[in-house]
Amino acid sequence: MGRPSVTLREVAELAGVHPSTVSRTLSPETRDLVNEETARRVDAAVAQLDYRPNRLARGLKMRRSLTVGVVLPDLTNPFFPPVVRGIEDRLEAEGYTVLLTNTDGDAEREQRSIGTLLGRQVDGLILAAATRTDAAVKELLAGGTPLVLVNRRVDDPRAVAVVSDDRKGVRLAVDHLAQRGHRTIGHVAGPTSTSTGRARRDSFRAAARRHGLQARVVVAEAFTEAAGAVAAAELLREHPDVTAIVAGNDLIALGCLDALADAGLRCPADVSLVGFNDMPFIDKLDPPLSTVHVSHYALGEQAAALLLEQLGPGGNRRATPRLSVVDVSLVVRGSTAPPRA
Amino acid sequence: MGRPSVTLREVAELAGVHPSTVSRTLSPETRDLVNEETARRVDAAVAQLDYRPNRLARGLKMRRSLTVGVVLPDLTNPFFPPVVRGIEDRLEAEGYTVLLTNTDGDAEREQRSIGTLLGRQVDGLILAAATRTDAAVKELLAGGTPLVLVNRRVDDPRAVAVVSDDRKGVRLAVDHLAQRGHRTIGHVAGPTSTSTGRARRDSFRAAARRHGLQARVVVAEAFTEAAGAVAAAELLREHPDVTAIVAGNDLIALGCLDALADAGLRCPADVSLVGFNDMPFIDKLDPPLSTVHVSHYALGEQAAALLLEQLGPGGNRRATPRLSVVDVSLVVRGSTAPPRA
DNA sequence: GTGAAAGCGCTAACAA
DNA sequence: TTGTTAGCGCTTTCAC
Repeated sequence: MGRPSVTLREVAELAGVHPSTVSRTLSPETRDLVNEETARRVDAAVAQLDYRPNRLARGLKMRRSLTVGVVLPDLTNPFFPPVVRGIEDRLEAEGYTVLLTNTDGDAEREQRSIGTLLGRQVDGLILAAATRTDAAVKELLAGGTPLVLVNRRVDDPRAVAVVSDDRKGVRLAVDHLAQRGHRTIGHVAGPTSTSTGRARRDSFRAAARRHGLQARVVVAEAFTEAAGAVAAAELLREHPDVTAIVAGNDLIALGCLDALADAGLRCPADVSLVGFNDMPFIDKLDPPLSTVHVSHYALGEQAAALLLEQLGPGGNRRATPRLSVVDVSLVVRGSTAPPRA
Repeated sequence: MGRPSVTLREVAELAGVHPSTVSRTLSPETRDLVNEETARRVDAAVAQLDYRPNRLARGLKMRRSLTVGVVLPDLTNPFFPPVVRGIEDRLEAEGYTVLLTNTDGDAEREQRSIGTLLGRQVDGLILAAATRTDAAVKELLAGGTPLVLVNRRVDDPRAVAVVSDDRKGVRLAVDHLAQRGHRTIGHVAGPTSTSTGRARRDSFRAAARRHGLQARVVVAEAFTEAAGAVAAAELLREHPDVTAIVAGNDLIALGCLDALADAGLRCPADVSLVGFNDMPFIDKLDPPLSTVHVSHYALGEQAAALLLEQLGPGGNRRATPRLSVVDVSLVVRGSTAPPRA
C-alpha cells in the first residue's frame, strides 16, 4: 500500500508497453483487444508494483465517478442503517461506492448536501427523506439527475420512489384492533407534509370507517419520540375514550408509551398500541411493541436497484417503474390486547 | 442543477477573463490576488451559470480528494451510527466527505474495502473494527496512509487510536456489583483478539481480585447477541453460583438475557447484569439495562479530529497523540440488584 | 493583476 | 495488436 502512488505509466514502463495498452488490459471490456502474452506481462507488472488505478482520473475522463450520494435526515435514527446497508450492498456489487450525508431534516442542509454531492460528480442520488413538495427534488428532476426516493415519495409523479405499503400496514393494524374488540381508536399521525404521514392517516380513517369505529386523529410535529409524546398527550386529553392507538411510526409509538405512563395508563391493559416499521430492538421493549413490519433492507436494496437501472448502459430512464411498493405485514406482540371492560 | 455540467472555461468566457483567473477567484487562498472588480464579475458569472466546481478534477490536480474512508463491520450494529455521525459532522465542517463501507467482520472484505477506498484516493482512513494484530493496519502504517482507529486499538503502538476507557468502565461495574453485595460474579467477555475484549476481561479479573470476589470468565465468539447467549449459557451451566454478570458489551448482554430466560432465571431477581456501551434504546429494555455509558458520538468526533491533524497543512503526523481515551461512566438502571438471599 | 502553458492519471479515437 | 494524440476540468508555476 505504498503512498506515492503508482501510475499507469510506471506499469507500462515496467511491462515495456504503451500506457494505453495497460489501460486496455485492465478494462474487462477491452482486455481481449490485447495479445494474451502482453496482457500477462502487464498483469505481472501490476502485481509487482501493487498498482491501483486512480478512480479520480478515471472518473474525470469517463464522466462517471461510480459513486452514488445518499442523503438522509439522521443516520442515528434506527430506521436508516438497514436501508443504507441495503443500498450499499446492492451498489457495491456493481462497483459503486456510497457518499453519505445527514440533513437533520433541515431543508437548507439538504440543499447544501445535494450541491456537495453533485460537485463530487455522483452518478446518481438516493434521497431518504423528501417532503411531498420537496423543492430540491424538483430541481434534480428538471436537471435530469438520476434519482430515487426511498421511504417517502413526492407528489410529483415523475420521481422514481420505493416505499412501503403504508395504506395496507395501517389497515392491518386497524383490522387487528377492531377484531380485538376496540370501538374507539386513536391515531398519532406523522407530519402530513410527508407521504407516509398522510397516507397512513388517510388509511386509518378509511379503515376505521369500514369497521364502523370512532376514529380520533392528532398529528405529531415530527416522527420522533418527543413529538409523539406531545401529540399523544393531547390525544389522551381530548379523547379519553380511546382504548387503542395506532402510531405513525415506532418512534412516535415510543412517545405514546411515555404519554401513557405520564397519564397513569398501562399498555396494553388500559390502552393498546401499534407502531409502524418494526425497527431493530423494538421487540425488546416493555411491552414488546406490536407493529407493522417493513423490510428496511429491502427498501434500500430496491432503491439501489432502481437507481442502477437509470445508470445502466442505455441509461434507460423511461423503462423504469416510477413507484415500487414493498409489502408489509402486521406483527402482533405484547402491546395490543382487548379493551378494558 | 443543470446536468451537462458547467465548466470553469464557460464561466471564464462569460466573465470575459481567463480560466485561471476564475480559479484564483474561487479559491479563498488566492482570491485576494485578483482585482476586486474582476472578482465580482466572476462571481456574477458563477451565480448566473450555477457553476459547481468539479471535485474530481480538482482532486486529480491537487492530489487531495477531500474525502475520507470509514470502514466498519456493520452499520446496522447500533453502536456505529452515532460514531459515524460524530465523524461526519466533524469532517464535514472541514469540507471532507465520507465514503462508507461495511466488512461484516470479514478480513478479506476489509482488505478489499481498503483497496477500493485507496483507489478512490481517500486522504485518510478511519477503521472502526481492527483486530489487535490487524494485517491491513500494518500495511497502511507502512505505506504512511493517514489513519485513525476508533473503538478498538491494535498492538502496534504507531497506530493512532481513540477508544473508550475499557478498564475503568468494567471497574465501575464490578465496584457497583461488589457494593450491592455480590460475591461471585461472571464475565462474558468479547473475543480477546480485540483490544476491547481483552482489556475488559483483564480489568474484570483485576477488579474482582481487589474486592476479593470469585471471578468466573467465559469468552464469547463475537460481540453479538447470539454469541453472547451461547457463552452465557455455558457460564450458567459451569458456574451456577454466579449472582451477577458483566457482559463484554450490550449486545452480549442481550444474549445473556436470553440465556437467563432459557435457564428459567430472572433478571435482576436471580442474576444481575451489566452491559457496556449504553447503546441507543438499551434503556427501554425489560429490564432497563445497567451499563457503562460511552459517548459514541464523541468517539467518532475525536477520531475525525485526530485524522484531521494528520491531514492538516503541515501534515504534522508526529505531533498527534497516539492514543486518545474517552471517559466513561456507569449508569445504573433496573438490571442490577442485591443477590438473592 | 492577468494570461499562457503545462500537467494531474486516465481513456478513446485514430493511425499504423 | 499496439502506439500516438488529444483531452476530461482543474490548478499552478511562470511570464508579461
